[in-house]
Amino acid sequence: MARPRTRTLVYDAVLSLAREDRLGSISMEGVAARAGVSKQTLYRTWPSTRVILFDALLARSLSEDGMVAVPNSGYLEVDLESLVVATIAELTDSTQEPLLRAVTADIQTDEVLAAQFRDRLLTPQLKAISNRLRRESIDDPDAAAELLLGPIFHRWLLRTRAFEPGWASAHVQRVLQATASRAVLLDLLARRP
Amino acid sequence: MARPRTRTLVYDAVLSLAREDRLGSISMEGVAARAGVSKQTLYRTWPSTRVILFDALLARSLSEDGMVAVPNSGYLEVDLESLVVATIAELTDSTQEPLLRAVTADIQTDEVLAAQFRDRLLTPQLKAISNRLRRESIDDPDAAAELLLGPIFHRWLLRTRAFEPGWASAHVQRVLQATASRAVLLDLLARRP
Amino acid sequence: MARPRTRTLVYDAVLSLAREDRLGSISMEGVAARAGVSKQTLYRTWPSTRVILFDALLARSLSEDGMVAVPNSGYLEVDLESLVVATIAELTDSTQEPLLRAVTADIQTDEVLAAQFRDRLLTPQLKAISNRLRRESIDDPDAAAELLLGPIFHRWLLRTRAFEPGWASAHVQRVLQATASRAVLLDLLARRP
Amino acid sequence: MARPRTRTLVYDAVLSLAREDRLGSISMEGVAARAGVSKQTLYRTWPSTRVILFDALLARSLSEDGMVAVPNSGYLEVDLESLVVATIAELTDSTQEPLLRAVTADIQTDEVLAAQFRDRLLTPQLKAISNRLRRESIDDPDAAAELLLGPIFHRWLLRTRAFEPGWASAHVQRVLQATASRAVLLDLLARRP
DNA sequence: CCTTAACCGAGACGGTACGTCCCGTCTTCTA
DNA sequence: TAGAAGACGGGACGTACCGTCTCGGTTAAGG
Repeated sequence: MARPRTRTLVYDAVLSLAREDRLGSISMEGVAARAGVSKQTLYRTWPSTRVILFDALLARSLSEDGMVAVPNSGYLEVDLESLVVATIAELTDSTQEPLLRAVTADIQTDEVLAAQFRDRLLTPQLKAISNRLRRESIDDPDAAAELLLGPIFHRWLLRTRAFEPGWASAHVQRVLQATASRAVLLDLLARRP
Repeated sequence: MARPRTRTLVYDAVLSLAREDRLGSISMEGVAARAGVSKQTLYRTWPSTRVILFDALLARSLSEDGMVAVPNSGYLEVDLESLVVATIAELTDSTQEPLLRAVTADIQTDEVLAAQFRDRLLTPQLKAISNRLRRESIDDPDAAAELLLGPIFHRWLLRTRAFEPGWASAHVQRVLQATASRAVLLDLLARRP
Repeated sequence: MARPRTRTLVYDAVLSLAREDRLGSISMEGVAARAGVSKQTLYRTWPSTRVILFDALLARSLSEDGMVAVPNSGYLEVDLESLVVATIAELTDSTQEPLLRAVTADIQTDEVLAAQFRDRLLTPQLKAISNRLRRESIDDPDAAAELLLGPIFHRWLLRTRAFEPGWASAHVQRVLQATASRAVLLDLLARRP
Repeated sequence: MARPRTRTLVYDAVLSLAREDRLGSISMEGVAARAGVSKQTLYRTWPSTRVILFDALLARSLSEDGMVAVPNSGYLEVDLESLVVATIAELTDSTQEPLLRAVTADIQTDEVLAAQFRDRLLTPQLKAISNRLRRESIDDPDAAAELLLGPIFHRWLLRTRAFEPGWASAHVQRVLQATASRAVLLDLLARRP
């Protein structure tokens, strides 16, 4: 509905506000003022600040290819570890973190937003990982992908602990062992004293 | 600061509101009206609705022993599976879920609340699990505890998938295999054809 | 400026809205929507709803000869009384009254509109009456016309009282006595015991 | 409901705005800003600017005895003429006129306001005049009072003509003649050549 | 038992933001 | 080339809560 020019103004405004303000304090009036746009123009296109923010993030991730890609060097362990490191880096990046936290907070109370977030970002991410795993001798690649991401988000979302150096590597080891097939386990045992 | 009678009224009010209303729509005025208490009385003791809600949850979990306890039957697999099942049950209980989601949403934007939540509820929970694991031949019980809870909360917080029947059991298997020592792995292989 | 077809649509729209809505709630957008005309088309021709309404009333009074004419039967008293009765009827007619009230309200704040209203409707009306009076033995026909209409509008505009039956007749008597010449007064006295 | 201090601030604000602004452009937000009062404080007590304005006028007319009193020197003609002159002066006073016009405009669309205006201001005024007339040999003092005020308001409300010098005196003559009894008419004729 | 201080209800208040309506201007697309 | 369609900046609407601030009444402990 809104013209491209307007969308750009609004996205820039909401992202800059999210960077500097308390996240809960972003208001439609504030966004309108910052964007130099009338409130009605906002409401014609977006029902709430959370949706604006989500759209802005989506637009950015589409344009800049902001998503974390799954590397594919042929060495599974190496690939998974660099994926974990990249994911942690994104989650704790000072410009990204507040935005991502805002959206995940919104997900708790907005099922529509949650569905969009799931379908457009999370499920593709999990699928990309499980596809990478499927090409190796992994019994249940979907479960392995969850096992890989679960503890990362557990720490981040519930703020239980920071990510200590070396953790990524050990974590990948555990995940691979968790879903290793009989053959791989035998191989592992052979290599471990 | 507030008298016990007042606290009870307020906690009951906020919990009943949380059950019926949209969670974001809980307001100090609404709680005051529901509790039959003046706004000033609320503000004397609590700075915001999120703190009231958190206090109310804490008070309840202390009184009713609402926390999920780690069973200790001697059979590790059985114990972990029943723990996972109980955790999932609590997270998806229709009266609990909205409250828990509200608090986890608040955690994203309120670091003080996050610290309290972590210290009073999450860390004890993880410790209880890792203590249970330590008594078995588990290499890294803390990591195992995270591996156990991480995917559960990943599904629940990011709403990626529902918990399908049988998942708990398979998940426990994977977690145990992930952190199994050489001896345990040999045992596992012996039992698996 | 606007094409006749457009004018008709607009006049019909504004008159129908005036009949059904609260008078203050007529808006340019509402008229445009009702008339099936774009807002720009309205603004090209009329600056405000009050002007549209006034134009619509004028157009109607010109076409339907909606104005109250001064009867001329030769019997002054009879003529004046039927004029008064007709005027009261117009002012209190349920389809006319709201429109007339809207315009008179506008007159209080819009001097341009007041001038048009005066020149096109009120002054001709007063002139018609005083011309009728001038043909009789009336000292000051302009004053008499004002004396005739003044109390009618005083009751109607300030809503002081309803018009009770028989009032018109007595009122005409008083007005005639008020402006009677010496000769007429003598005649009156001769006829009154 | 509002505290006296607040009422004073609000009345002063609305009266000062009415003096300087276009009358139709008085808004709740404008009054609140000028009074240094929050919008909610206004709405808690008054439903609209028209009611604020009316209350402010009432408060002023009560405190300053702003109403036009009927003089009582014993000489009826003299008294009525000075009453007419005073009334005209009030209606055309540059600080009063916009306020009075605003209220009379509102009366056209607000029947509740009209009733209050009638009962608190207009009817007492008419009664005061007719009481003064009743003490003389006037047949129908109520009708005479209407005959006296009607043309004044006709000119003022419909803006038909300005009040020319000498008109007040001639108008009083006509009104007295209009409702004069036989005895008074004889007296009048005797005094007029 | 009485006082005296903490606690409480009630609610007016200045303020921010909400989401809506309408203003008057402007551009774009269609007939 | 006129006109519908409608996006746009702007102002005001009336409402919901915010957090602060008196102002009287209760209540419960300590003298």
